[in-house]
Amino acid sequence: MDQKKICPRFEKALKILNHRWNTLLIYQLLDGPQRYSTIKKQLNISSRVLTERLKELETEEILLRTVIPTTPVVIEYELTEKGYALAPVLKAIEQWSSDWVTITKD
Amino acid sequence: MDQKKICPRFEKALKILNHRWNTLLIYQLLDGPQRYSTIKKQLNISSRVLTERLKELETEEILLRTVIPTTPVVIEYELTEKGYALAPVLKAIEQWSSDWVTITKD
DNA sequence: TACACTAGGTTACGAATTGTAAGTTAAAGA
DNA sequence: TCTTTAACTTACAATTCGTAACCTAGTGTA
Repeated sequence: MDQKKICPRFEKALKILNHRWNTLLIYQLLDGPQRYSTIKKQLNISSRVLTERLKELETEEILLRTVIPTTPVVIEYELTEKGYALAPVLKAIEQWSSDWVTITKD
Repeated sequence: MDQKKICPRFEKALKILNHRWNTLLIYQLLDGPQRYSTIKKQLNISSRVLTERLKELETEEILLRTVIPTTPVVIEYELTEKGYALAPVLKAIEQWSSDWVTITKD
């Protein structure tokens, strides 16, 4: 009848983090600022989706986009303080995966 | 050229956790065993997807499905030890969301 | 005997999201 | 003028998701 409601901020966090690629993208950027093309190669993600996700995370102020006016132009993406604050979440997932996840070949 | 490869176990963890609904589902079950219909109401998820995700998490041994032979039959889902081990991940997300997430109305 | 009720699903199908591959843009070097 | 490069866009096909209707036992009711 009366459903215990989930905190909207927690829900929003999950919405961001569970959006395909986002967590991996943040994980990748924990190593420091990186260029569009570097991220693309590392994650093996399509440019269409990568651009979309980078914009989403920029809007959420999890990362910052910097234009470096070389030629051709280079764009660097880096985590904001809010973004780096996600490190403990990623650490917890890493811990869990090393404790419990097994890889099965099929 | 040579991309620093991401640990396959970590990748698998992300694959499971980032699959839409899964994290919320696990969060919900941290409160203890729950029936199919209860989960459905709480999360406001469609039965098609709920069934699919419960099967996935059961396959991953994150949760356990128990048939209670009443009439009509009742099914209870509960986290396994592997499932409960995800609590720190959820706690970390909760912490981050309370520290950093703001809700914007649009 | 027939009918309805209930929990936990399945099924069909349209809508939304994702991946793929090709094209765009602007500056500079050949 | 033509080519190259980084960082995107665009068009479109393949997946995945949400919605609503339907299915299946095992009762209880008429």
